[in-house]
Amino acid sequence: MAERAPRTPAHPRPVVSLAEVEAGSPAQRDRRRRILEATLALATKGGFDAVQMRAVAERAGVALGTLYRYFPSKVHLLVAGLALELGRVLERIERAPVAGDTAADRVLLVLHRNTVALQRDPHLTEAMTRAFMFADTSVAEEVRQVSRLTERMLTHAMGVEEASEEDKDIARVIGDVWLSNLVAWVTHRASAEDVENRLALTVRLLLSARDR
Amino acid sequence: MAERAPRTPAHPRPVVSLAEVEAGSPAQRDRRRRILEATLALATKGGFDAVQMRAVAERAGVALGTLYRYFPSKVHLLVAGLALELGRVLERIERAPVAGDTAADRVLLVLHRNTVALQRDPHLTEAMTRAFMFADTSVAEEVRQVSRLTERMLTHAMGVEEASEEDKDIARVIGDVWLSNLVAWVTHRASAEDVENRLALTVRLLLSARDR
DNA sequence: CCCAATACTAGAACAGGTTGCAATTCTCGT
DNA sequence: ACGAGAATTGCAACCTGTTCTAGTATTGGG
Repeated sequence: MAERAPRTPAHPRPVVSLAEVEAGSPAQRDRRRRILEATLALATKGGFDAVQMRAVAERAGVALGTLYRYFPSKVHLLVAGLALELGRVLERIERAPVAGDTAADRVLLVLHRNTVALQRDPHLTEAMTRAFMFADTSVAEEVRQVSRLTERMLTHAMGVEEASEEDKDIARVIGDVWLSNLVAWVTHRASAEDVENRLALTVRLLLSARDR
Repeated sequence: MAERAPRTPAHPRPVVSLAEVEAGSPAQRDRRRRILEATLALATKGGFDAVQMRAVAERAGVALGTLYRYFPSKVHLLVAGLALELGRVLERIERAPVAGDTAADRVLLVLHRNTVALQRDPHLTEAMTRAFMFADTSVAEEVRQVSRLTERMLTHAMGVEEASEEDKDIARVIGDVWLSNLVAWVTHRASAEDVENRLALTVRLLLSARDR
């Protein structure tokens, strides 16, 4: 990719800050929705490379400059898409307790379901994981949000009422391993089975103590 | 308690295959060396963005087309640089047993030393970790080499004579967590202290069982 | 030593992310 | 309803990774 040397920020701050997705006029919310929709559609069809800024803008029916006003870079755009999707998933998961007798079982169940879902849309998964991993400091806030969502998903699966610091740490470690394995799967360095096995091992080692 | 001391192999294997180092005429080997040298110098000075293909070519004294003949993309180039550096580190580490009474102690020591070294060259670290994470399937072979080097480094630190599959799995999990935390540090989402703490937790949870 | 194959060079050209800008359209407070 | 300021548009331009070409230098097998 051709990333230009950093200079003075070109466009004013994005209209919609991460904290208040609901902000802006209805027209603006709709533009934002169309942009993310276009992004996810293109990513699903052809992965990271297919998410071309001109193509996203055209498909969303906005000018290129407007796209950049809403999302200051391609990586911001994709990570925002990831956060959106992850938020939907989390909402569904938190609606009910996870089945399973032990924390390890429940975490593995949640990981398994998500992994299977991600593997069903390999291009989308590739686009989002690569953007997430490539994100630099300017995307830190969005990346942090994704991390928080993942952490919540895993602590919820662990089934702790109020997550202690150590609970959160363990969730983070599991999340790190999950992500690394997704990357390995996306780049064909690990099979779906490898991913499941490694997650199972990690969870067993990290969580088995709490169930006895 | 204190388990068997880790042992240095009598004749350490070279970290890169001879075929690779030995390939080509002396002039070609020298060009390759100059290219990687230029890459690391630019990365050290300005990170991922400063490693510009035209700049690397000029600094190495080769034409742009030649640079692409040696390394088919910027990511290949940087990951090759990473493998080179990691190979040097591994060579030094494997020369002697690692100090420490338990596998956990030794692994933490090795991780600590490397983490400190990486944090001394933040731009270089940023360039290499981002390239590594952004690598797509065409770089799989180089990425795999880096993974193997990391795995060897960690199993060596664990001090096992002959790494079992589970040993390797554990090493891989630790490597994954290490990498994730480096990325988090590079992007200012985690402090140096955070990284050390999380690695300590991970190693404790994954390795404490083997030391009792 | 000679020649064909291969490698190298300089530079143009192309692709896609990002920025700049002038003109137009919206929005909103009064 | 009105006018100022903000948002949007349509394009052109710019930057850097990557590819291509035509010409020149090296090299290795005979």
